Amino acid sequence: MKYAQEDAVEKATILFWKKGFQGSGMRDIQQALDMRPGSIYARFQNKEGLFKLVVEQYVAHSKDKLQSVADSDTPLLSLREFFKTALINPDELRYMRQCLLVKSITELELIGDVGKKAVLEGMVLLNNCFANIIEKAIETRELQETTPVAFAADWLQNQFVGLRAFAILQTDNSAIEKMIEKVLYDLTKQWPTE
Amino acid sequence: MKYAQEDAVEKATILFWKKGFQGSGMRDIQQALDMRPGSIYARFQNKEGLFKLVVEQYVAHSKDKLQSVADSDTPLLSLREFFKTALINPDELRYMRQCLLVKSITELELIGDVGKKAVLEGMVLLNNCFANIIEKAIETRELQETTPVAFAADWLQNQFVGLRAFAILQTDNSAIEKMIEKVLYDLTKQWPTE
DNA sequence: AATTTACTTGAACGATCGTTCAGATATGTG
DNA sequence: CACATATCTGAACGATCGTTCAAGTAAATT
Repeated sequence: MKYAQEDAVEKATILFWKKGFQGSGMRDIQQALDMRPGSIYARFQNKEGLFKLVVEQYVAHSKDKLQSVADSDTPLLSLREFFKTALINPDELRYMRQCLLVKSITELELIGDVGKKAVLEGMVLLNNCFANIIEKAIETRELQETTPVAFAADWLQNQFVGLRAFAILQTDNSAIEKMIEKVLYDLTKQWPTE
Repeated sequence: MKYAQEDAVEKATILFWKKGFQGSGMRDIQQALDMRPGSIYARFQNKEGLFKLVVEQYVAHSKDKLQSVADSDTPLLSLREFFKTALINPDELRYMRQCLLVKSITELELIGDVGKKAVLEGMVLLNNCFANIIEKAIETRELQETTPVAFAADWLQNQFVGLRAFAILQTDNSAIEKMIEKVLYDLTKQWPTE
């Protein structure tokens, strides 16, 4: 039963990821989850309640992945691999290149307060994960000690957002790889002084 | 009459920019343009036809602005100002921080082929504008001669996308300014070798 | 002034939207 | 086996969606 719930949320994630909140109709959801409307509403309250769970699971999952990057012996090398697997994937999984959170931000005004809150809190949480990675990379001397942690975390999250928008339009994987290299390059070099 | 058309498209732009293609209902559009459904359909064919004109006008407008950056004596300084005015604006114009094209990309699958084409062609066209700016900045010696033009254009467009997603969440303008400085810094410095 | 042409109007269409709820079915308990 | 409880079902609701079109109004032409 608890498994069925997580499984349902996972299926809903694919749908919302592909079509967005507004673009995913209840009938799409019913089909994707193989559940009838009554069951969905009994379990998830409403469409937004389901969306909230989707976002939370997505964030938790992303957090785990970023955490294991931070826990690596060479966080910066792991970060490169993380970028690659997130941004380069077969065509039928292309929708995953877009970040679900960023996609949701573009339709934030159309989502209710509950979903909105989940999205924004998710962004903050993942920002912390990026900060952890940078701190860890300073410890391992992969990054300079002078790297401004909080700012670099914002910057890194930013780069990820830009990269994902870039990757979704790209057919050429090597262009994406080059872009990843530039990000890591700029991360390791000197930062502008205030 | 021709003026009225451009004026109508401009009003539609604000709506689509705020609410997206899917999120803007025909009744919202009717209200924004102060036109009845029949007139709208007579003039623009359908919702997607209007959207296409909106995108084309948006791209043309953006192109002009980027062109005048390239035509400046100091393109890189102008670019900084361009970023600032695009990303920092009063709260009631916050919706403008998001790029209309990028916002449209996130709902590309829900827009018809006509609108889709306009969006993708717009991205390519603006990419060329970024390339022009970089070429011009090399001429003025603001950028190193070794700067890889096409790649830097992709990268710059990317940065712009990331910055806009960042700016829309940000309340602190100085954080945005710092991020702009980092972009310009990374642009002028050495690029990673292949 | 009469007639043609160009444009606007707004009620109405069928489709789809998110949501509800009375009844059917399955599961747990004594 | 009888009964209580939890879960699921699917027809149906009112609202809203994009769109159409016969009728009305304004402008241009003769």
